[in-house]
Amino acid sequence: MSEKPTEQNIYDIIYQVVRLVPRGRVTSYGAIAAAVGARSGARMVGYAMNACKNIKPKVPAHRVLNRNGQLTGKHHFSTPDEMQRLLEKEGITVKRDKVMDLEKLFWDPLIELGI
DNA sequence: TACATGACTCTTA
DNA sequence: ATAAGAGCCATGT
Repeated sequence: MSEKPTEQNIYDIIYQVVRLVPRGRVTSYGAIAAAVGARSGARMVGYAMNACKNIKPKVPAHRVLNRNGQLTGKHHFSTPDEMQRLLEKEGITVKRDKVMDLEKLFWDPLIELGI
């Protein structure tokens, strides 16, 4: 009863934004944090991703990278290669745990969603 | 209640 | 370019 019906959990909000990321695009933790109001900060986004493995429907956490376009969270997947594999599968080039053409593939919810 | 941890980001040297 | 410190907030013990 301590929850408010108008307010959802911070994780739930983050998951919704991440699910909005189109296939073949990527975004950053900070962008997600800003989309949800930047109240929690980029750290909470990554923290939420860690818990997303238990959430359904599945959250495309592999499309969420750090500010540098680096696959910082690849170690948290089933296998360290899973994240890169998923990205390449969507047409994204990954080199040395880094996404190429980040500026071209970057998907900013603040802009795309018109926030 | 307080402390420690973390899939971040920024600034400074 | 690399390294280190600080800021930030939610979660778990």
